[in-house]
Amino acid sequence: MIDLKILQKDPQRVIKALADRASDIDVAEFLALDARRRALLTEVEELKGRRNAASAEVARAKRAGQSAESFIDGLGALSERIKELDIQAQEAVAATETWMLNLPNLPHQSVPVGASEADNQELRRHGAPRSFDFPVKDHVELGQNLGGLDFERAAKLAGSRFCVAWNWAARLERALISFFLDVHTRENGYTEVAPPYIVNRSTMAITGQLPKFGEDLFKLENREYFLIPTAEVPLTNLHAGEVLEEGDLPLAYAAQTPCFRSEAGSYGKDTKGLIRMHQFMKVEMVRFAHPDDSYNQLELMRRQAEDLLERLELPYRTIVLCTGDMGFGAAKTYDLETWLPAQNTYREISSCSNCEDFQARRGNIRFRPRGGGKAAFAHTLNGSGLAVGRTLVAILENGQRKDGSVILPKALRPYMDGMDVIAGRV
RNA sequence: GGAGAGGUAGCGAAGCUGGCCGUAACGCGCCCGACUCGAAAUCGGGUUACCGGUUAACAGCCGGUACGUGGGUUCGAAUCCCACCCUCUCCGCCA
Repeated sequence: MIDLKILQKDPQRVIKALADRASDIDVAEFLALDARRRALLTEVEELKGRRNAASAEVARAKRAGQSAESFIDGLGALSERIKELDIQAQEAVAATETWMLNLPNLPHQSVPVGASEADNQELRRHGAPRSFDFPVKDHVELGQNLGGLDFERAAKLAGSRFCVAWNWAARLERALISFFLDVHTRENGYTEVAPPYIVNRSTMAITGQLPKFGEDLFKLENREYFLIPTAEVPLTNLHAGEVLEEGDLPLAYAAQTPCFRSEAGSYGKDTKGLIRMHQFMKVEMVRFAHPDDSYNQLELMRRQAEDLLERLELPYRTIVLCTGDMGFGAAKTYDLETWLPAQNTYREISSCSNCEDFQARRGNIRFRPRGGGKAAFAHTLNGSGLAVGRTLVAILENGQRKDGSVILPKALRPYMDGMDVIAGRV
């Protein structure tokens, strides 16, 4: 949610931002809703003021032991009128709130303007894609041949877009999680958190998954419970409704969680393999920062994610998402894409965003300035560090050899009992 | 699932025989000041948020709203009634 005052006083800025995002949301609609809201509030508050004054007279008369009947006369009718107007006013308030909750964040001025991913800007590349002197296999073929990835049985258990990992693959997933979290907690100053994987509606609304993107979520049947699509949701909500101390900022949390996504609307996309799953593991970084510092924190987080790829010896590039390709709550987003030889392209493996105060407003996440004073909204940031399933894909495809075995990155070997090559069932 | 207790400011807590009690007693914390070489202790003062109107103003002033959430009774609700949510304790069940 953006600041209401920006909409009221500088609607052109919002109109521009929405155009940049290629959104069809109509600011004029909001302006009309808001005008109605304010007119109704002015009217009903004037009546309430009169009622409050009259009630004070009643109280005064009763305390003085006098009859209050003359004051009470007619107040019933006034209260009836207030009740009617109040309903209209509350509806008008709710209408503006709903509109605001469906409005995406304003892009930061440094974000390139563009309509689609074609307009994203490449920031840097690291590592040259390997050249292979044999036909490359994709991770599905490699993983199945080596007895690690089992999509058939996963389909039996659950359906498409699930995978059973056996032996070295299950171990490799656990190794990646441990490796990522060890780097984050030992070297990068993150506090490790193990949050719930199920959250309520309010939590989903604060980070922006609801009300607009409910169809992307898995919802439990009996209650207003949702499976998290990313650990960003529980981690960012950790401080909802709280007032932090400025001196404690920035706060940095890391968690490994499964992520659940319905992938509605992605029929036919990435149907093969581990790229797009209903359930996948991810290590997530979340930071709470001072507004003046949040873009430094974004760069820091981006570097931390890049560093993981470098240690895993995976070629990657970093891109800045353009206005039209950014997520709902983000003001600026970097995507890290790792090279996948079988697809002969770079694919997203991490996304690092600064949401500025967009989520903080929804969740009332504030901090008390040093030296006291009014609490202000913190900035929230999130980034993958990294998506585990896709990292496993990259390791298989980039490390493959002609005989179908896979060389493991050195950084991972301590986590695999010293194993350096995946050569078959272990 | 059964029984009980509770949800009030940054935190703790009073108010709960309905009406100067919500810028909300009292305490803690925090801010300013006094004392001090400095600090601690002590003493004095200050410290809710949001919305509407006015406005150049996110200054001031006027008004409204908020005591877990939503309803109800009433001229008037933190206070009385109903429903729901959450937390805690005990019991039951259970990894």
